[in-house]
This record gives sequence, structure tokens and C-alpha cells, in this order.
Amino acid sequence: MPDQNAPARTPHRPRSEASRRAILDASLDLCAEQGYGPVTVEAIAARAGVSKKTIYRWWPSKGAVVLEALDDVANPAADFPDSGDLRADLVAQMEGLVRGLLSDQRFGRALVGLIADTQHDPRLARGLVDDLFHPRIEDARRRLAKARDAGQLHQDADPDLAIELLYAPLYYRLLLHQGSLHSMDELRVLVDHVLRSTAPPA
Amino acid sequence: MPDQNAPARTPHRPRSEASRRAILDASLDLCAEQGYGPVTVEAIAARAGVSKKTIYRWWPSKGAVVLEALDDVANPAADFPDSGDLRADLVAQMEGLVRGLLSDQRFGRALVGLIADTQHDPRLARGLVDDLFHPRIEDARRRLAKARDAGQLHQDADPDLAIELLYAPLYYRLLLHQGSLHSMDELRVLVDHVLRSTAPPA
DNA sequence: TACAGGAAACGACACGTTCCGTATTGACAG
DNA sequence: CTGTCAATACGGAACGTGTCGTTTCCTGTA
Repeated sequence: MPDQNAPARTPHRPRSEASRRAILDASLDLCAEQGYGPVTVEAIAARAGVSKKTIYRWWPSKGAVVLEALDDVANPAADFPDSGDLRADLVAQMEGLVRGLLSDQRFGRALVGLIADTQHDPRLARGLVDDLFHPRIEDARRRLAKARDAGQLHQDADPDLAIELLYAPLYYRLLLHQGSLHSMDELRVLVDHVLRSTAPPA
Repeated sequence: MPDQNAPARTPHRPRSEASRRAILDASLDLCAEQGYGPVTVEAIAARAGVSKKTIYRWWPSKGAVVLEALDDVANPAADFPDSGDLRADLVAQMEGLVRGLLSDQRFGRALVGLIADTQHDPRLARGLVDDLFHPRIEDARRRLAKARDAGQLHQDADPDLAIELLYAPLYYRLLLHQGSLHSMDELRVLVDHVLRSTAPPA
């Protein structure tokens, strides 16, 4: 497990992994309880049993803490399945995502608030896209390209457009307060529609 | 021009329409210059040449001011055309929306920040949905239902699903920092895809 | 001995509210 | 038609509160 955050291997007191975990956990716990907005760095520090200075030493802002916490949580949760059946894989992945957003409020409320925060913090927006979204979008793109090459999709279907059509409705409902998130039935209908539309215009 | 905001016809000094306009204009101007986040009620008051108290007398928060300002601006801008040609109407409407979001930063930056703000202000979220989004979604729904009844769409196509597939990608790119908004070409491709998928699953 | 970490305090700033004085209106009386 | 009055909007300034990000001083640890 190579640590890409290694602090240049200085020969002195190392960073406390216990404090790091406590901070990340506390940030998601507080988001679940109060929502992202009202959570303060001071509250995170207090909950984690840690000094404010320790947080500001390693993260530039509350958003950066929550981003790292979400990345930790999401890593195992949102893997992209590959059973050979594209439709089933898409439905399964999206079901997992929606379930994560709904059931575990540690995830949903924190993500929504974090996205809100990125609207006036360009550096945080960079981190959200590069660390959280881009890798997972790449996974989906690869899965769709593979399906296309295997003949399960029109030969010049556009994976990027398909990804937008699939996932945008989720965030549309989530961020624009359009009712509750999709039910499992609605997800299947959504995937069916998108797969049926992946032929390019005449 | 019946005034539905008439304050119960009390016999005393009426609300200053000049101040109201100055406040709404100032709020959008400041959003265009600094983005929504950094704008403060104090700054709006200063720019409008108005006392803070006057703002708090009529609006509960910065968000409520910007919401009303956006509603004023959007009313003439986002009308739904009805030429009989559904595809052309959809493209035209979405082109207008995208152009408004891109060109006039008074609109785009204010809307993005306002949406962000609604993530931790339920009352503001209510206002955003009820005042800004719902009426326009209803317009789109009517237009789609009419097209369906005219035989331009599959008989049991779902207008709500179509609306989600059409507009969600816009807000997806806007709020999740996925590149720039759609080009006019991309809008046409998007509309074509959605119209092709509006048949229900077998 | 160099750095991580805890505790506490700081100045800056925006919040939402309050007080006070002034300006503007409709209602009513003559 | 005109003068007076009560009610309200408005501007200006100040307030207490809370969070921000930083700083200071100290202890703990490899």
C-alpha cells in the first residue's frame, strides 16, 4: 500500500493516523446529524478529540476534509461490476449508488453539501472532480466502451453522452429537490431508455 | 396589472418599488462580479443605496432576494415556444436557457450559487422549486403532452422522464463542473437521443 | 532536535437585530 | 379643498454572536 501522501520521509515524529481517521469519521458523523452546512471545523475538532490546528495543518478547509472522507468511504462502495451483461451491470451500479445515497446519511448529506461548497471554491471543485468523480467516470467509460466493442451497443455510440444521460438524472433530483431519488424500478426504466437511445442521429 | 402582493390595503406609506428594484438589481450585479457565495446582505444594501433593515424587512435572507431577482429576469427569457414542431421547440428552448446561463453572468452565477444555498436551507429550497422550477417544468410537461396527443410521440411516453433526460444533463455539467455547458450541436444531439428513447420498454 | 499535536486566544468579518430620527403616505375633520 | 395625525417605510449606526483562519505557547514523541 504505497502512501502517495508520504511527507518526504523526514526522520521525526510521524503524522498520527489515529487523528486522521478520527477527523474523517467525525466530519461524516456531523454531516449526517446536522447536514454539511452547519458543520464547523471547530465542531469536527471537538468531536474528533483533536485540536483545530491539527486539522488546518493537513487540510485547507472543511470541504477538503469531507472530500477525503467521502473518497475513503466511496472506494469500496461504488465499484463497477462487469458480468458481461451491460444492462444488468449498469442497473446494479446505479442501485448501489442510490442505496448509498439514501440509506447511509453519512454519505448523502455530506456529498450534497460538498457539491454545494464547490460552487464558490474552485480548488475544492478541482478536488471533487479529480479525486471523486473522474476516476469513477473513467470506470464507467471503460465499461461502456468494452460493451460497445463486444457488439452490445451501437458501434459509434458515445459513452460520454450515455454516462450523462444515466447519472445526470440522479444528481438532478438530488440537488434540485425534485422528489426522492429513483426507485429501483425507475432505475431500470432509465437504463432501458438510455440504452435504447445510444444510436447516433441519422 | 393586478398586484397579488398588495399588503392588505393599509392606509399608510407604501413599500418603495424603487428600493425593491435597486435591491434586486444590485444582488444580481454583485453575483456576476464576485459569484454568489461572497456576496453579503450588507454589500447588496450598500450597492443598492439602501439600509440593511429594508432588506430584512421584506426578505428573510440573501437567497430569497436572489431568488426573486432571478424569477424577475427569467420570466420573459425562458418562455416555451410552440411552433408545432416538438424537436425544434425543445432545441430552441434549451438553446435560450444555455445562452442565458452562459452569456449573462448575472443569471448563471446567481443561479448556481442559489442552488448551492438551497442545500442547507429547506425554506429556500421550497421557494426555488415552487417559484422558479415548478412553473417552467409545468410548461414543458404541457408542451410534451400536447405533442404526444398530436401523435408526435409514442402514445404512452412519459413526459416527466423526458424532461429529466433533457434538462438533467445541463445541471449536471453546471453543478458538477463537467466541462462547459452544451454547445448548440450537443443540444441537438441530446434532444434527438431523448426523443428516440421515449417509447416505453417492451 | 525537529516536528506533531493540544489548549487557548486573537482580530476580522458577516450575521441578524435594535434603536433612533426622518420621510411619506392615507384617513379624517373642518 | 386643506390641514392635522397616526401609521408605516426608510436610512444610519451600533450592537452581541458566532465562525473563520491564524497565532502563541507548551508538551509529546520519534
